[in-house]
Amino acid sequence: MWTEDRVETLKKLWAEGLSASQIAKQLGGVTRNAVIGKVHRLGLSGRATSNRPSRARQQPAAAAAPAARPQPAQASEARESAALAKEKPLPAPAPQRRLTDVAIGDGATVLSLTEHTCKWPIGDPGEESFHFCGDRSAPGMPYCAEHARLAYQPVQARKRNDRRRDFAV
DNA sequence: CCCTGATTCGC
DNA sequence: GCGAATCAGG
Repeated sequence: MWTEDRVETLKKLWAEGLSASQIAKQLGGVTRNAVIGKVHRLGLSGRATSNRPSRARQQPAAAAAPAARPQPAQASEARESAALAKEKPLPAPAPQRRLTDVAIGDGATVLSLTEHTCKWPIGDPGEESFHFCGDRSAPGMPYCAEHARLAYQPVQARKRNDRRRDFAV
């Protein structure tokens, strides 16, 4: 129920730039959809501060005509771009290497590191070949299963391995 | 997959 | 008026 004081806090929080879900959480008992709906009904949809989203048109409407089915004529397009990519001589290697260029396992960059990406460093950070493992990490772990074993070895085992230099990657 | 707001429409 | 479902996008 939208009591007056709840509407007030809604207005306030929305004006402060909080997201609909955050406001919903704070108010309690409502979903972000409810908040958004209310915001619209109050006519204060546009954020005064910040955000400059490029809202696009949409919604075909429920009673839209069947219309033409999208046709499988798209395959050629995909093939074309694939071909283009293939014949591309390929970029001259960047002279300077930025942090964002540091590759993770499979060609991704450091920008792609997430909680679920193995952050085990491989190679010398100064070398061009340096990269991160990038495999999917174990839940809650910064490393994949393989590297987690290396990282979290029991002290005794690690000592042995260190001496045998098995620990190096 | 997480999130954002926007819109529609049955209630 | 309300808000779930859905849409479009980051």
